[in-house]
Amino acid sequence: MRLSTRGRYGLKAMFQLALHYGEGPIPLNTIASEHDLSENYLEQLVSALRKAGLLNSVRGAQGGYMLAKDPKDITVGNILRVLEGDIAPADCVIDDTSGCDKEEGCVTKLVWMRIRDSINEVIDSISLQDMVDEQNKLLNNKA
Amino acid sequence: MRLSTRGRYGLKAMFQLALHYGEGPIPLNTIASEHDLSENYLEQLVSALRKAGLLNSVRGAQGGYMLAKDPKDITVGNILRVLEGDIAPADCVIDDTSGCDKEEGCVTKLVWMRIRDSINEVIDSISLQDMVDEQNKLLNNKA
DNA sequence: AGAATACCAAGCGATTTAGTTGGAATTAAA
DNA sequence: TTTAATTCCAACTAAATCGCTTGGTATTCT
Repeated sequence: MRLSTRGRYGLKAMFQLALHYGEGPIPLNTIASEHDLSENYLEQLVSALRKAGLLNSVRGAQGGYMLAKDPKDITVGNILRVLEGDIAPADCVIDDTSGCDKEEGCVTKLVWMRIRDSINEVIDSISLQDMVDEQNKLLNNKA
Repeated sequence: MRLSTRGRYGLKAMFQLALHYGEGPIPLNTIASEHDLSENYLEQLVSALRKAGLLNSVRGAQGGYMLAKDPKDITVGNILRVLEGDIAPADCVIDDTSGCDKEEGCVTKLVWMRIRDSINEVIDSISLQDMVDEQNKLLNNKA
């Protein structure tokens, strides 16, 4: 039940971009070296996030990436779904079109649904802005 | 973020044993064929559950498996942890001894913790007895 | 004795993961 | 106008994990 590195690296990258929201494009190598990640690998993740409309890019020297929307309008759920697909503990509860045969009266399915819903509730309720605020709170407590 | 077949098959098997709690040992092939699973594979899962103290076994002809405790005293969490290990979206939040370097003030870690906690809350709150009750409710509604 | 079971350990093909490689296109700066 | 910095893209690959299978031994009821 672990997330893959796609979701984990991706959220870190998006969070860092949120910290610098409004400061113009930030190049990938900055983000990659800061978190000690492969720049080429990160590129794949960022590419998906751009195609999903969560990031904008500026090509060429002095280019880079920036959030496509305000951090308060991007949730952890938005990011994870782009990188990991729908979050669900079993295929039969991904959406309403999926499901197995016996279906009706499958009690284990109810369990998977409850797990799914509780995860989604958490990831959809946390925005990048929430994370930035949390970060500032942590820094203030230290100072 | 899917559970593996270990967790999914294992819960199904345990649920079936809960439906027949108190009726003596049930052989593996019964469970396997009922759910269309490989008996040999299921054997591995059941073996782990037995070693973890959730199942008892009776060897020899007319033998089989049965729950080691009352269904109300076995939770979905008990079962999934035996078969899948600790449930957490990232390694750094498995327990208190794990974690990365930067650690202090890692906001993404807080996100993983909230996901972890919400999953655990669900799986620890559902017992096999709850599932049996749910099953009966479904059957009554149909009748 | 024979059949029905649990128990055990090793192997194994397919799939997924976590990247790497090698480039082409674009743009700012020198 | 060249050069360096960057995004963009597609294909490849080593390693790990998953989902079993195989082949046996031990035990117990009939």
